[in-house]
Amino acid sequence: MRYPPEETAEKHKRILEEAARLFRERGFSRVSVSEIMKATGLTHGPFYNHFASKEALVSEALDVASSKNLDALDHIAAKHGLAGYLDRYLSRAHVEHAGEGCLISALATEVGKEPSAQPAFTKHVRASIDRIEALMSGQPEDARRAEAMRSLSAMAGAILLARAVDDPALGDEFLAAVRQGLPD
Amino acid sequence: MRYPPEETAEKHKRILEEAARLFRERGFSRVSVSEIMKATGLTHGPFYNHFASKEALVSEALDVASSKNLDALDHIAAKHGLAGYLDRYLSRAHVEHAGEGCLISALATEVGKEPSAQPAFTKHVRASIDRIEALMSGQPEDARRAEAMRSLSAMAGAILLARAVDDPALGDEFLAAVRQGLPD
DNA sequence: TGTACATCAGTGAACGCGCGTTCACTGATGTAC
DNA sequence: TGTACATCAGTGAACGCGCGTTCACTGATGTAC
Repeated sequence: MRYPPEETAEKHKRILEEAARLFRERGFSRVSVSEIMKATGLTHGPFYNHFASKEALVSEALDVASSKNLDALDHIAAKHGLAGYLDRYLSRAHVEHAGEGCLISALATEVGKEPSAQPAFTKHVRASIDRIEALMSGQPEDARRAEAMRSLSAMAGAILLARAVDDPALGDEFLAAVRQGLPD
Repeated sequence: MRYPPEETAEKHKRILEEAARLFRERGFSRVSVSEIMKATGLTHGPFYNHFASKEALVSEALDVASSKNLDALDHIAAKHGLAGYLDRYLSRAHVEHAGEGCLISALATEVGKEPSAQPAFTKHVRASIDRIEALMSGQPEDARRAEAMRSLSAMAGAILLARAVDDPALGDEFLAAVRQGLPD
């Protein structure tokens, strides 16, 4: 059945958004093409009218997740500053809602094993460093980039660890310890 | 065919060691039972003479990897101090040889999605915090635990990021930035 | 403007594949007598 | 000490399952005349 072009474009966008959410929630390999299509209200067949392969979707979905992450960073930083962003990043809500959270902490491990996903991921990492670096007004200029990379490593590590341990109190301790080492 | 008990025990141990290596290298879901058995020189059938399920192997293999990690930490710290351990942890060799490296940076993401693996992982995280805390003689005592957790987060995050980006120079920058923020 | 036809995003059955797991069978080792 | 038998870690074919992907078909929309 043929559909109006706007409807097709809308479906394409929804596949990408559901994929960006589900991939962050559970990882590439734990989410099937069928599941993504079901989440957008379709059967699995027409997936290949929209994307060449699951691999191609992964790459495009990373770009979508990256945009959402960076928009959120910009928006929160403008309203609450770097400190406000760090508070939200290092929160239990972020630990428990990976689907809407940071793609670095959610997908870095899997990206390391999927070369086709690395360009989109690397682009996001560079953009994140730049954003955080720009917000570090308290630091001497020549130390900002290293400080931004150090912060990003610690932030992603804390979320990762908080999600992996089976004791929420220990997880919260990681969040608090890392938060304490970053600017107020 | 029946085999002498020592031979069976030896094979059991080798399955665990190959699993601990392969899981760290590629993650639980990317390594099949057949592959682990083949790496120990057997067919996949007898796996179930040794373990109740793949899930059970995952948990035992985490314990084996944990022991190896902690032994290495103790050994290097005794010989070269905390600084020597940090140098080795934040090295390109560690980035490129996940199979013999830190299980936290290799498997934290997957553990977060596999509840049966969380107890063994959490035990390892606690033991790692204790070890690193004990080595932080330069810090005031009441700040050591938080500092150890902060260090562990940044270390795991740096390895994770260095493995995920497609530019080794950027990866090395993460290693150096994090190393620079930790004790010499 | 009305009709005939091409288009193409859907549907849903089917494919080959690798996975975790099971099972009937084998045969050297250990044990009973 | 020698023989008969039980044991059990192997072998390798087979299972059911879910996966990514393909394909013949459908039918409303857009286009040509």
